[in-house]
Order: sequence, then C-alpha cells, then structure tokens
Amino acid sequence: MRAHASHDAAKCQAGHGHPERLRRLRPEAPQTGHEQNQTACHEISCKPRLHRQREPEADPGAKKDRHPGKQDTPRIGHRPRQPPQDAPAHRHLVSGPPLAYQMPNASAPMVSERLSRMTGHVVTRFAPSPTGYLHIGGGRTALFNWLFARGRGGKFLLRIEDTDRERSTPEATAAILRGLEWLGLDWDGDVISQFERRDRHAEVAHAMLARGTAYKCFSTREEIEAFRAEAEAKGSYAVFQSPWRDADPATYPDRPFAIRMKAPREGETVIDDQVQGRVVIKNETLDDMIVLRSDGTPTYMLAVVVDDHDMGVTHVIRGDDHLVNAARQQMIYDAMDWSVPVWAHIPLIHGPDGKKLSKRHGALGVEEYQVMGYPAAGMRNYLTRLGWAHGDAEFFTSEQAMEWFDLKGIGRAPARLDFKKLENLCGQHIAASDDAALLHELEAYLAVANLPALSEHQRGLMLAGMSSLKERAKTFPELLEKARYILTTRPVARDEAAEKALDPVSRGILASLTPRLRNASWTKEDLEAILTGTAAEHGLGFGKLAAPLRAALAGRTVSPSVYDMMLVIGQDETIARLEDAAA
RNA sequence: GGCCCGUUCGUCUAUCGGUCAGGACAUCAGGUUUUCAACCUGAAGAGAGGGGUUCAAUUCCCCUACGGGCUACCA
Repeated sequence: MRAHASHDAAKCQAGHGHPERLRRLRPEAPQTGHEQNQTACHEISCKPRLHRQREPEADPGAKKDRHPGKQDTPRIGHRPRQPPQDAPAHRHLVSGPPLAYQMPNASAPMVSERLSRMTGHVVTRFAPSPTGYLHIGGGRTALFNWLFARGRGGKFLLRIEDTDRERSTPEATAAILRGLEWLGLDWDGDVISQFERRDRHAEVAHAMLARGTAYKCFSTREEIEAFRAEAEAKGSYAVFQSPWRDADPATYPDRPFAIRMKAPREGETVIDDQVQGRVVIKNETLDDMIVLRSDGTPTYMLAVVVDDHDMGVTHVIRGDDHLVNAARQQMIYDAMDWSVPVWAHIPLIHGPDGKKLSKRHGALGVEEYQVMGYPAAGMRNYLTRLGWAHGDAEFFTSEQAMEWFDLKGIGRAPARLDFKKLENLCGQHIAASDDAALLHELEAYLAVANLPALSEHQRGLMLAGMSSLKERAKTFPELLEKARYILTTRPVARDEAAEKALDPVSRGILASLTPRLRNASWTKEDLEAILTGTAAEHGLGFGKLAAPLRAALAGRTVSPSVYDMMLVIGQDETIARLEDAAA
C-alpha cells in the first residue's frame, strides 16, 4: 500500500481508472479505420533520435483491423439531454446490425467503414474510475477529448473503469456524470462499464496465450517478492523474470496461474506521442506484466487496451502519468496485432504553488466550481486555455474551441490553476451570455448552492435587469449581489455604508425628489432629466445624489446604475423605497 | 536505485536558429465615470544554471539542479 494516496490524485486527473474486469461495450458505430499514420512515423524515424519533434496530427488509424465488439452494454447512465448552450447538437449515428466480437484479423465490417468516414475516423474517450468526484484535472482531460472529437465530427465515448470493486461506487459514477453534464460535455452512446467486460478481457488474454505472446506463470507472490527482495539486497533493481516464460507445458504444476505478457526483452518500444514527441523506452526496463490475474480477473493494462480497441478509439488523450504505461500497452496491441491508437499524453494540472494538486489547494472537484458559481462556458474556456494555446486567443466560445483545438497546441509542462484568470474569463462569458439562458443557468446555480429559488415575480425582474447585471459580474454570487435590489423587499435592509450615505441632508433631497418622480414618464431620458436637474438645484454633482439613491434602492452604496434599478423595479416601488429612506 | 517526462514575465502562454522575446490575467501609475464592473493610456515584469554545436541560440545536443511520473496478481 505504498504511495497510494498520491496515486489516487494522479489517477483521477488522468481520467483513467482502475481496470480489472469487464466485458463488452456496445458501440453503436463500429469503427474500422484503415489509414495509418505511417507517413508520420516515417518522418520521425528519419530524425535524429534525440531530436524530439511533434508530428503533424496523425490520423488515427488502424493499420490492421479495427473491429468493435458489440453487445448490449450495461448502461450506467445516459448522456445529458441537453447539449451545452453553445455546443452543437448531437450527432446521432446510425447503428448497424449488431456485430459479434471477432477475433483479431477478422475483416472489418462494411458498416464500420461507412461510419468511420462519417465520423472522420476520430473516436476519443474519457475513462475515469468511479472512486470519487470528477477531478478538475479529469474534467480537463475529458474536455480535451470532447473538443478533439467534436471538432472533427468524431465520437466522444465514456467508459467507467470500475474494476476495482472495493473502491468503485455508484455514487461516484453519478457524481462524475453530473460533473460532465454540468461542464456540457456530452458523450456518444451509453456509458460503458469496464467491469462488465471482464469476460472479453479474459478472452483476449487467452487469445494471447494461443498466439504465444503470453504465457502461464505459476510463480507465487511470495516467490516474486523474494526475487525482488534479493535484487534489492544486491542493490540492483532488475525487473522480475518469470521462470515460466519458456517452460515446457509438461512441467506445469497443478495450481492457479497468472497470464503474463511475453514482452520483448531486447530492443526498444517507441511511443510516437503527439504531445511529448518521440519517446523511446528500452524493453529491458519493462517486465512481463500480468494481464490476467490468477483469479481470472484482468489487470488494468489489458483492460484499457482491449476496451480501447473494441470501442474503436483512435486517439488516446490522457494524463502524462500514463506515458510509460503506453509502452506496455503498445506491446499488447502488438501482441494482438491490433493497430495502435494515436497517443497524446497531456501534463497534469498543478496547484497555484506549482505542487501537485491536492485537497489543500481547495477545490478539486468539478462540482465544487459549479457551487462556487462559475459559469460552465467560462470553465470550459479557462480549462481549454490551461495548457493549450491557439496563438493569442484567450476568450472564445466552445464552437471556436472545437474548430481550433488540436493536439499540437497542447503544452508539455504542467499548468497551474489561476483563479483570477478563471474569474476574468467567466466575467466575459457572463457578459456575453444571452439573458434568458443566463437566468436559466443562474437558477441551476441557486439549486446546487442550496439557495432559495426565484419567485415568478423575481424571475421577471431578473430578466428585465439582466442586461445590466451581467456586465458587472464574474460569478453567480457576484451577480446575485448586484441583483440584491431586485431580490430584496421593503423595507430594504441597509449596510453601514448605505446608512451613512443617508444623512439628513440626503434624506431631504430624496424627499424633494419623490413628487417629481410621481409625474415622471419613467423613461431613462425623463429620469435623467429629473435626477440631474435635482442634483443641480442642490448644487451637487450627480454622484452626490447617486449615493443616497443607491442606499435607498439597494441598501448598498455599490449597485448597478441608478437608472437601471429604477427602470427595472418600476415607479411605484422606486418611490416607495425612496420614501422609506427619507422617513 | 533504474527508466521516462518537464523547466519562457508572479500565472497561462506565443516563438517552429536571426524578434526591441509577443499576448492575456494579475500588479503598479494615470485617465474616464454614477458606486462597482467595464473601458482607455502607460509602467514594471521571463528564456533554471553550466557547457557545447553554429556566423548566430529561448529554439539543436550534453550535464547539473529542481519538479513530476513509472517501476504491483493498483488503476
């Protein structure tokens, strides 16, 4: 149980999960890529070895066959019913006739080809493990996958890596789906449960056995630990080498065995990563990992590969804590003669202090940001920009992000969360929002923040005042503060500063104002004439009159424009509040 | 310990050997103003350190330092 705690955070960020056992998915649209990024690979291999270069975005591909599995999938949840306000409508794919699982090398189904073309050959996925809330880093990983797929007419799938039965909970799965829905990241098809696919994983492990790319290992945990202890004692750290790798089946004992990958011991495995460049891992540093445990359950390494392959995933975009794992996984793809997906390992997000993001940095869960009142569009913009750039573009809509998002724009260094910038962007998005849509999102915020809902009357006023309110708020709590003049009722509660602004002289002026307001036509022009006129008569600048007016109308010295407030709450209410204050 | 990844203003980043190293947020100073927000102008602010390669390095290579990851019958 070493280093477990720290492990978890990274895991969540990576949007990856624990694998272990499962079964099948039900792609409604089987994929069958046929291209390969050979060109890219080619160019690369010609480059000097250490000269790391980003490749042009490779086309996913399937150099061999790519066939999806198909079955009824255990559905964990449905995609959000409403696409985000600024997201394109969902693309529904026609589902072809059910396809049975096929063993490697089976010819690709026609349906797959057609659908592949329709979807631009791009299929991404987000694969969180349901052991808690949706981590902010995981949210960004999901966002990148979503943007990449949606921007290319591809598919964005969701798989829950719930193979760790001890730690996986339905509540966590629900929380993750809620987080994604709030962020506006809609996925295609049903949510896939990795656990449900465990039989298929085992099937592949046995297929590897049959192909001779895996072997039965009868070594016990004790033996392995002893091996390691001995190595450590000698100061070396050699990877475990099972004595059963090339053992004669005739010598197999009658006891449980694990299935281990027969990994190449020489040479190197090259990961062509779209973010990290060309990464070379020496095979001698990788062991013969176990793909199927002695109890018959699959390990994570196997499960991800099988699922990604069956789901037709073309681009694996995940946390860079999986970079080395990619080499191991690539060995499994090779062992099964499956085409390797395009890799893109993105750096994790760090806290403001540059350290790994942890609880002490405050908000970790995506839902916490929702409760803090950040609008989803602002979150998407900020998170997209965190670690990715498109020239000098800072403020943009999700449509633009989809159009611009690419793998080569992703940075290689971990980024830190900057709440100030988040707020600034959120403020811009709030200001740019449609009034009605904003009110709708505000009401959703009230619900999750456990605040009282708006009455019909309040909704009407809020809608009327929204155009001026939205220009001065960065978050929903701020918006509500500015809207206090609407949400409050007489007698208007005043804070200290407001009380101070209502000195005897000011009260007198307000009192003299009300008769004139009674005869006003209640247009901005008319009110302007009355107020500036009154201020002038008292030898005051308009600012001097505005202060007590704010105090009377909003109970604060900080508020929206006095004209906006008067026009929104109306003549009667305005006069009543002024009389209250003048009294 | 081994292997892998990373390191440009405080922060997010641009730059694909030759730039006054650009933008944004934040900060500071002015301006505007009906408070706040917004807005306008200006200022300050960066290539971790050291070696190479090159006519020329932020950019290519190496080393060091500092972060991070992997090294499980965890995910």
